[in-house]
Amino acid sequence: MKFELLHTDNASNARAGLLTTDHGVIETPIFMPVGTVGSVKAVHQRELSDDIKAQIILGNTYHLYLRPGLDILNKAGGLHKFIGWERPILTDSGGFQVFSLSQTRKLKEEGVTFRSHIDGSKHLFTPENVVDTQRIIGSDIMMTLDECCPGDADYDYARKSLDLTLRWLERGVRHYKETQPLYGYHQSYFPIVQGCVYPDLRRESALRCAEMDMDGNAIGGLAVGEPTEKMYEMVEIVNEILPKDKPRYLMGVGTPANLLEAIERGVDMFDCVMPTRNGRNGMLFTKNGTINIRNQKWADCFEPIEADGASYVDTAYTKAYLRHLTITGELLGLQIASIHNLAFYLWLVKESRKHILTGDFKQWKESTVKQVSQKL
RNA sequence: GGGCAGUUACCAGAGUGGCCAAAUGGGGCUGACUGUAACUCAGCUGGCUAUGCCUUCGGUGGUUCGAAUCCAUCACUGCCCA
Repeated sequence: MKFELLHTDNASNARAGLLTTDHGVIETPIFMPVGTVGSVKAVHQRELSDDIKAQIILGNTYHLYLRPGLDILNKAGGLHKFIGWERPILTDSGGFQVFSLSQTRKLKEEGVTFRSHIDGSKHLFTPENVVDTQRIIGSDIMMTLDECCPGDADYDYARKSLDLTLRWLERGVRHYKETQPLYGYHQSYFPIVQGCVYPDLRRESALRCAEMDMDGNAIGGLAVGEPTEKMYEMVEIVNEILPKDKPRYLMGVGTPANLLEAIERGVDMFDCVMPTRNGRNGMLFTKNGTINIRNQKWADCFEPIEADGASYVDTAYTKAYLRHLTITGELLGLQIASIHNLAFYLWLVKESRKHILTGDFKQWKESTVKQVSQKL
């Protein structure tokens, strides 16, 4: 993997770069659609590549491990082949499930035991076997196993949580170095910075991650209950330490405004379920703000979804029609909303990149944050 | 013409003397959603000068301290028999 920094903004820490993987080049800053179980929900791979112009998507180790399972993924020759996606894939390690499935898991030094949400069976994830699993999945970017610490954790908890995550990181890196890819292309391995909302923990964590000297670094444990300002503050602190010549990935974030604020603070990569999940639930993100398409006021609005939108669905269909589809529960509504939102997110990062390269990112960002944060 | 059953909020439908402005479901409206157990979840859905008051359960009249609930009568609906 190669990361080439093309330009850093004068007035901020925003960067434009090129991330080269064996499955293709990624222009940063980038947004990565989330395809947890090998599918970006309600969107075809072809729409993803041709219409949305996604350059990389996510998969999830925990979910893919449960279904279809490692045997199938291995026989398929990896996730790319299995799902028919030739561009890069990043997989999360299951660290987020340590957080989101907290009712059904047990943390131990060795790793984390999950009870499957599907059949209740017990499964142990360790820093090592999560690498093995991601080798089988064949993701271009693999993530280390971490504990995604809740945003409202007290210092003691955050301290212990970080210590465990750091010990897991060392084990994971060691195992990463001891193992080889299975399908003939390079796989990177990203450490994840934790430390909750505590600056000293974040700094320590960032330092340790940087020392691992991996291809890139991730910032995790944010947008998990802490105030937004805290999140920005943590990103700022962490990015002072994380190497500039390597991509920085802010995990699970976020709203359009979150993306712009984080880009300004030097983040290169994002993923978030928001455009797809909220889209399925009737929320549209547009350049002029968010829309709840279920609202009565759109019932007879025969204007395009977004006249100057980034995807063909924006002008192919009206708000009134999309509302109708959403309210009647038609599957096409989920598809249109997902395509629209993802195309908007990709537009947002592409536009950010453009303004970083032309040097007026800061002022463009200020006005755009306001615009996109409105409620229509 | 005769018999039986029924008429409750936007719809369906429970409630058969006070705990009833009235269960539940649907529909409608509004909100939430941040490394996806999520086409999910939550709230509201008679009116108001709103920790209380007012008007409702086909119409009218009555019994009762008190009626959606009991009685009488009228209207309408469905089913069955002629």
